[in-house]
Amino acid sequence: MSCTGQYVPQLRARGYRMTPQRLVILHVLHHSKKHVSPSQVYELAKKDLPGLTEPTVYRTLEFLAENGLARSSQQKNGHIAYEIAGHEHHHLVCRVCGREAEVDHALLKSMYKKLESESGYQLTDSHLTFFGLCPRCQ
Amino acid sequence: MSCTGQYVPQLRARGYRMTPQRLVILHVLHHSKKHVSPSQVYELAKKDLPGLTEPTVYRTLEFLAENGLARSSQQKNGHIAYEIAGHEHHHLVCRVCGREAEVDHALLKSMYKKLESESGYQLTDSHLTFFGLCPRCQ
DNA sequence: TATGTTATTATAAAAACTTGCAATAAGGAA
DNA sequence: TTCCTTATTGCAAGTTTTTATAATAACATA
Ligand SMILES: [Mn+2]
Ligand SMILES: [Mn+2]
Ligand SMILES: [Zn+2]
Ligand SMILES: [Zn+2]
Repeated sequence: MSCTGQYVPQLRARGYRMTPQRLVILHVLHHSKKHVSPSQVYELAKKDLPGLTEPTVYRTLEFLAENGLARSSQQKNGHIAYEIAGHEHHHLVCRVCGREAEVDHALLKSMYKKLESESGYQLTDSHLTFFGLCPRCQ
Repeated sequence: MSCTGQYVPQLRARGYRMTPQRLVILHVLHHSKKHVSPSQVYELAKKDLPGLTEPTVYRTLEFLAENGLARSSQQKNGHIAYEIAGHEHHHLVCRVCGREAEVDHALLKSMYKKLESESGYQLTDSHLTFFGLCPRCQ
């Protein structure tokens, strides 16, 4: 699990600690191709760390998202799923069949700027989910 | 509760029925100034319809959102809250203090168009939540 | 290496949310 | 009005998510 070593200094710099629980959860996120639900993370991470508990998974995922190591997103069923933080992007999800498409943040950048200057808010989050109808379901 | 009579034909037209449960929940949404959680809706609606149950509230809120009478939105805690469908708008929420600001959909309209033409998706939902830092918390 | 501080965890319990199914009742037709 | 179809609800049970708290362990310091 050397792939997760890179995250240690990111936490230390903020005064947080690295733990086996966080390492194993980061490992799961790091190797997941798509968004994973807390229960999926729990099932996968438990294999490497049998003592792991569900409350820890929920707390850790939220913690990682708050600190920029993970990203959360709303699924079609309303539940939250997570992924490791990588390039900035957004998602399109079909309300009918669930088909997903990814959108690069570049496409929304000017709108974000406009939104920031209009509102005075500084937008930290760049991981939206847009719901609609995919080409096949229209 | 005459304020909710307007919704009857909208449901009938789609082959659905109006019920006391739906009326009372619509009534709660109609008079709520801001987004309300399912449990808040349950507590308020129960006063007017004591037999009302929680599963009905959850199912009804989802049903109303699917049929355009209500809108759902993601809260800072990740939970879903609802409001009566009105003018198209989006929300800005401060990650630190929770302060909210509303954004008219007009500001995003051109970006939505671009997104639709780029992706082929037809965007049905116009009720996003942007997270960031409010002017005071930056 | 040994110690102290305190961030983090497991545990247990509660609260929130979902599901399957039988009973009910909305509303169209006679 | 009465009957019929079936959308909708309540009930009971299950699952998921949250919360409080005491025990644990990361890691800074000596
Ligand atoms: Mn993503
Ligand atoms: Mn809103
Ligand atoms: Zn589709
Ligand atoms: Zn703020």
